[in-house]
Amino acid sequence: MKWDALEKEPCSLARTVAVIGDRWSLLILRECFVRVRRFDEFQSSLGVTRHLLADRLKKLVRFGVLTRIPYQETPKRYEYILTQKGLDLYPIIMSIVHWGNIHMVDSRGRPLLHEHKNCKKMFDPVMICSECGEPLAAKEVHVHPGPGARKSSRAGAMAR
Amino acid sequence: MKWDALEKEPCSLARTVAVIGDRWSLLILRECFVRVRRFDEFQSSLGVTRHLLADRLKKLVRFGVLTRIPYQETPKRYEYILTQKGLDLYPIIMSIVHWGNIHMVDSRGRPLLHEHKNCKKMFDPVMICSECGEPLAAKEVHVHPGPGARKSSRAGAMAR
DNA sequence: GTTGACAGTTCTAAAAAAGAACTATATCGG
DNA sequence: CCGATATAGTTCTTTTTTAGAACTGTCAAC
Repeated sequence: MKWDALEKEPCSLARTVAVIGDRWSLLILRECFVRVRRFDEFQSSLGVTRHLLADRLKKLVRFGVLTRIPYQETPKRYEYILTQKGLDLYPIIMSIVHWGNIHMVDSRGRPLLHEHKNCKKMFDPVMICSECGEPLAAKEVHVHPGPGARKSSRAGAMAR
Repeated sequence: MKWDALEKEPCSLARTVAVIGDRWSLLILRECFVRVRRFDEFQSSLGVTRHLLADRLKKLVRFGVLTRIPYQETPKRYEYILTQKGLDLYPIIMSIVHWGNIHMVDSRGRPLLHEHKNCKKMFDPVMICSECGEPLAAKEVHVHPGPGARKSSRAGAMAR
């Protein structure tokens, strides 16, 4: 299957995976959230090849996750900044980090701690139901086809 | 950079990306959460090549996200079931789906709706601070090096 | 006028994925 | 017994992607 085909799937997960579902895109976004903005900064902090970096940045701009704005004339230089759409990826990034904190740390402990500026405490992210406020678990959720579902298809299933 | 190197990074995001940071792993996990368990089921619902499917399932088992358990003898047949470690990926999956619901739907609307069995309502996932219960935004979070941080390195940065 | 920063592009080799066919074990129906 | 079907893979060849390194062009500073 091609990446383009993923975008067309009637599945919000598949469509999102088409945008961020590769190694470098996620790592690039991590850098964006710690305020890395320039080509060479990304390159040196990630060690990604310049070719791929240029490619991924273009992709993220194309999808509206980043914008490329000039920060100086002569010579023209650009920065890559998260758009609102990009900032909205934060829960994804945080839930990925949190899972790693729980399941992938070595004996030394977490590489990073997160402080919530509002309450001044170190926290973990918790996912709750928008309606009743209770924490969510996979087994407490039931899925239904929505208006954008493919006809005559099991919920979530792809073609074939 | 090799995938193995990612696992070793002092970064919970990188380590998690080493496990789930490719297209097919995320799609396979989506299927797991709608109770797909068998090789041919995965294959026909995803359209992934059999080779890659075998490879990704092995990887997910190796990382302890899935277990491979026999459901019949003669001939031996196996199912792939989410472990607790795998079930804990749910917030990641849900936040990915939610972002797609907000930013990647077409005019027809969402492919899937989620009902919370506890409160019987259709919901969206919301990420909150474990300490104060307020919804989280990227700009309200400050990061600090934790005990597992690399020395003399900007928080979150990789080598080089 | 040489060096260095920045933001890329171009090239070749190596690795990964796609796509299709093949293998192995066993059941079922006649 | 014979052929068809089911399940869970493996093997093969071709195509696509990625890695790794070098190169380009513009400008500023020394």
